[in-house]
Amino acid sequence: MLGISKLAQELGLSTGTVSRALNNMPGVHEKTRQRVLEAAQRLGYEPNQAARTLALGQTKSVGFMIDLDPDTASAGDNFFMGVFDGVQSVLEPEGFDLLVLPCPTRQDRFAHLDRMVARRVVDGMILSGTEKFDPRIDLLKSSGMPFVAFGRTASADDFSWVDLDFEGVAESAVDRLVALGHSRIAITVPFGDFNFGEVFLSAYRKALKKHRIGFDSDLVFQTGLGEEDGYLLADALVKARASAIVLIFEAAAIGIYRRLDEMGLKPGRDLSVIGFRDEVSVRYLKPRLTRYSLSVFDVGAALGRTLLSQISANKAQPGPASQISIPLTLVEGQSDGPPVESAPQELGRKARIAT
Amino acid sequence: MLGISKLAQELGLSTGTVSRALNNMPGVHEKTRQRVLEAAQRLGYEPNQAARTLALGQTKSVGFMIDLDPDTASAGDNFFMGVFDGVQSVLEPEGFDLLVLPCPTRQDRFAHLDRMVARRVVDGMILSGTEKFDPRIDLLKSSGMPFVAFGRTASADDFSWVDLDFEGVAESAVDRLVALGHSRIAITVPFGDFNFGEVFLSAYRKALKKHRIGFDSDLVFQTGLGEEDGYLLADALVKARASAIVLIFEAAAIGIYRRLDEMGLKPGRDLSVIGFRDEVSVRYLKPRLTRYSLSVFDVGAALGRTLLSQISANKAQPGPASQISIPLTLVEGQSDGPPVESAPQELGRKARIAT
DNA sequence: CTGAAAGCGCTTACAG
DNA sequence: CTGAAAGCGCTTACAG
Repeated sequence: MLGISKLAQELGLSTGTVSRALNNMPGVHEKTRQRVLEAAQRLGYEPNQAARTLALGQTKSVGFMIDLDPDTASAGDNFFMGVFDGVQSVLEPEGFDLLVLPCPTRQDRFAHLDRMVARRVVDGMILSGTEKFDPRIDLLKSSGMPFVAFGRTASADDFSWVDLDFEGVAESAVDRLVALGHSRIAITVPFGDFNFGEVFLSAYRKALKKHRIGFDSDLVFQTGLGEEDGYLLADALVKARASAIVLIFEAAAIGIYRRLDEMGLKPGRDLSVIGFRDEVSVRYLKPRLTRYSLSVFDVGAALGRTLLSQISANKAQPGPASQISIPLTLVEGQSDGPPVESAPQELGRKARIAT
Repeated sequence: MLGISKLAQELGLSTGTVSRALNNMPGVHEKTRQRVLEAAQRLGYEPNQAARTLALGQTKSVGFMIDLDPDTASAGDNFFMGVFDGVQSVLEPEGFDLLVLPCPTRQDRFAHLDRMVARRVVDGMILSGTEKFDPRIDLLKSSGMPFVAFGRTASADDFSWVDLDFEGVAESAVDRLVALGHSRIAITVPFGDFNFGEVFLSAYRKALKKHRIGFDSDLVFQTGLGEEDGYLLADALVKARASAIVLIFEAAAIGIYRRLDEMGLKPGRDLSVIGFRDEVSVRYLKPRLTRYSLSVFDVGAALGRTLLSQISANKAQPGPASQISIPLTLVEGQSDGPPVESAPQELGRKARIAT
């Protein structure tokens, strides 16, 4: 409402001086600065963003693109809320605002991003839900807009990203299960072409190889992030005579527990289950789920810091790519143990005949 | 990158004509318009948002403020993702963008909003997590910025809102439980001063009164939206000799089920449980949870429509307030049934002594 | 230390 | 139908 010219007029000063005072520029008499600050405060003056952006050439805000598509893996639960919080924590001190840009459908991701980039509504972009082949990365690279991706992609390498250490989790889980005596270790991967699905799977294969266990594609299952996926998965696991399962989405554990219970089987005894994130919804399962903990806040903070340094780097030359893998730490539960020889296999055979 | 002047130069036209052609203004030769459109497309021209906003006086985007504070009721699960989707569905055809503005901590809500409003980064605002006394409503009202609140407040009435029909759910649940023979009907309300907590509680009291059942404050419990809240709640319910519970956050049902199971009790037999939303996480509970279904997409669409009409209304005079209560429909499960006389009471006494 | 003025990239009366 | 010019509300060299 109240513009800088009105404010200047009120003070009997030029807009230039007022602007300099407000922005803590040098070369303003301290007394004048105080008068200006006081008046601005009293009159509730706030600079118009659009005018400021136009003059400065920067918006002082960054975008965070998320997918709304419910059946994709990237959305869901409170995960992103925690990440946003972390991003904000580093943005705010620098005077940057965070604008979350939800993209309605998976199909429009590229076009939506393209539009946002071209219109310059933000100074930098955080991408999420990266896919194995992700043209958005190339779009961003050629646009010259600073960005950081939450997740890697196989289609490019020289860009900044922050990602979870999926390899570490896969290897740790397999190591642990092998040490317990398992060899029929199943794994879940997400639907879609998310890059982390590929990463998780290949780390799993590599770990198996390390232990000289053959890879069996019948032990790889695609799941979504709902509990119901686990419920259905339990039957498939029994059928496939798996003695252990490593989950990419921990919520499935709830469904697995429920279905096992119905079958008269027990997690940790008849089937070893290792979850992924230490999310609140799986924290109260009994027996306690073996899983990995992670600070989503830290993920957000890493994203924010990386983007900010990208933005402040020489505009002509994008800064060196920063690539951060966030480690997860094991939280031991009782959902994994030595394999039983008989029970699951027999049930498995029965189930097989039944189908 | 590419400005309108460059584009105009390229075409041998003035920026005015190019602008008119691009914005489908009348008074441009069709042939010229085609030439302009073609060139813009070919050269990848997109108007600079800041300049456009400054000239037009509108941003063509709306904000949706959400709280990130994890222990508040408003955040959480996929609820908001669905709402955003609904909002976008009505915004997009009108050329508006949705900017989600996450507010780091509960304390800063007012200041954050104040700043966003004063800087005019959006043309309209959607508020969420309204509290019983909510100064943000007054701020928005006096600012003149069009807005709609997702949730009512007790501190103001003449403004537009969209809210869930909490009254309807409370009454329906109590009616149902009374019909089954219950009289010790407990209820949960959210932590904090959310307006819907108050609304839910008073509708519950009103329903009890209708059935001539006395109100017992020992049967009112505050919970968060985690399952663990339900787990702890189960003990409290037994102790309070409640024979039924009406939940404001359905996830608690999962914890209740688990804890009841540990106590050798059964939902629907020893304790009747009625959940709130038909959320995916409770959809697979056994016995099936009695709950209420709701389209979050529709909620978002209602919010978007309301805000858009507020924005397009005469700027001098804010349009008439539109107040929409979204009904929920009962999904019958087997988690509620006639009360048992003995079992829970006895256990309750024992527990009481034990404490 | 302060002011007058140009400029950021658009849109839109106003002429022609 | 098209162009020249003013204006949106800021910031920032450039004078003084």
